[in-house]
Amino acid sequence: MPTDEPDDKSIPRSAKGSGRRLRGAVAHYLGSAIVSGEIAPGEKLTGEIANAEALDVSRSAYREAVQVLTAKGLVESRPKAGTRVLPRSRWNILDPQVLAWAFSAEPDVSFVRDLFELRAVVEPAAARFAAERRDKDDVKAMKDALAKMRRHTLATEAGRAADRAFHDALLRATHNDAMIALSASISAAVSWTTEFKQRSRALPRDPVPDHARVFDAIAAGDPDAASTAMRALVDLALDDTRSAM
Amino acid sequence: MPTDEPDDKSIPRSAKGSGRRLRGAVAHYLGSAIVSGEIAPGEKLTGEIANAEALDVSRSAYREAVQVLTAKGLVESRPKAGTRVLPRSRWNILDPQVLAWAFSAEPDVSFVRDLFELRAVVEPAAARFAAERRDKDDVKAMKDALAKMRRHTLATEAGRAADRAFHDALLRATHNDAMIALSASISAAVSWTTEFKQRSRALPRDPVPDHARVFDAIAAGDPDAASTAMRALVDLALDDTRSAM
DNA sequence: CGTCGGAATTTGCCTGACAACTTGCCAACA
DNA sequence: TGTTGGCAAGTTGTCAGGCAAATTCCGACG
Repeated sequence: MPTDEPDDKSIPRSAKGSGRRLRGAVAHYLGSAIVSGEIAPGEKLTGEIANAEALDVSRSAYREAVQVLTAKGLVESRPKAGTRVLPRSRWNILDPQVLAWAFSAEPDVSFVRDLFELRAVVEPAAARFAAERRDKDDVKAMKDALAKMRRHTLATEAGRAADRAFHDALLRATHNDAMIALSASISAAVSWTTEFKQRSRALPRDPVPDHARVFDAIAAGDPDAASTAMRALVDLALDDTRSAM
Repeated sequence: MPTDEPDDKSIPRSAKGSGRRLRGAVAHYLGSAIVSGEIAPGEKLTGEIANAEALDVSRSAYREAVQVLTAKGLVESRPKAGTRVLPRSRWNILDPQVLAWAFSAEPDVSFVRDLFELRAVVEPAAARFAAERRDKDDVKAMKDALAKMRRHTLATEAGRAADRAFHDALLRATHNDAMIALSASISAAVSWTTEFKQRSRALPRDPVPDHARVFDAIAAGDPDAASTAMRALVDLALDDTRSAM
């Protein structure tokens, strides 16, 4: 029998042109398999040489991919013991890439709930800080994003990008690096769920008025109003998402 | 001249016995250099072959270390362009390891402020959720941690461990994975700052009563009381830290 | 002056081999 | 029989060198 056959596993080489380098494709493959539960915590995945060969990549590329997973707390590897999937509690689920893997398949309902709860806590507080600290550039960035949201709808990628830009500008207006980093992750996750919402039904509500209220409060420098307006916005988004799942 | 000389850079091989593997030492070395600002964003670090040789490690080990930094958003590398340090806004500063690197040297004051602000937002909300959702095991874990806090003081490592265990149990009682992951990072960072506090002056206040109030409210299932008690606790901790820096 | 194409440089990937570290078995001993 | 010590095997960790791919930079040409 010949030594070069299509094997039975999968060929990440097909996703090579996807911008990601080869190790990125392998990391995506393994990472998705782990966060989707296909490889359960505690399980030991196949040895490097065998797995690398099965995926048709060199051991170095495979190892570099595993390093990425290790850096994100998904796996841990020790000599002779192999590399094992760590318990969920040790995963960096706020890592943007891990979130992306989680949402590359149908995401877990309870996890989406957790995410929105956290968002409902952080974003109103962020709006409050933004109302206190925003400067001229911040206001301009938010105004521009809002204008773009008016022109497009959430059904288009441009509209979702404008939505992201609005929240991004808002977070940046807090001038708090920790909050910026956190909500960057959350917003990314939220934008995935927005896609799901659009997929399942027509746009349930025009999001522009809600955002406009938040913007007005922040521009006016009214922390309380900004906080409550944002709270309302997140609650509505949560309702929409919940009814769509 | 001989080919084997002590060179001028540094030898991470000294930290090899530190439990971390060799690439871990290299990652720590580079990561600390970046978050401390020693290598500024936008700067391009030395080529792989040269840098690996300067650190006296193989290119594979060096590359795996760089993959870790890439996974945490600290650097980005492209062929011919080299690997450049990304702007702070793209770092995963909530990543536990990145936080550890940030606190391995004297941490930036404004960054500590940001962290405490986020904590002041998240932890009271977490206490509220905990009061609503805690089960018997959660209460027991918190009670045990509180008892350990009474026996030791924050000046000892055992006391700080008990403090961490208390906050950990509280977060776990929220039954919200996203919040657990987030506050796990924050708590770790807070515990670093606690060490600083202890270093600079005698323990300024007995933390047990504050924690006991939070515990009572959660055990009693009173969300509002839990939230305000936790809010008071964080505010006091912030005062202490601020006066110590 | 703008555009196109080539060449140099740097990372990306591959191969093969050896070292280090655990884990678990197995035997010797109390 | 239980325990303890060491031995062996297996898996990851590190090393060395080479080639391929990609992208930037610069020079040539329209």
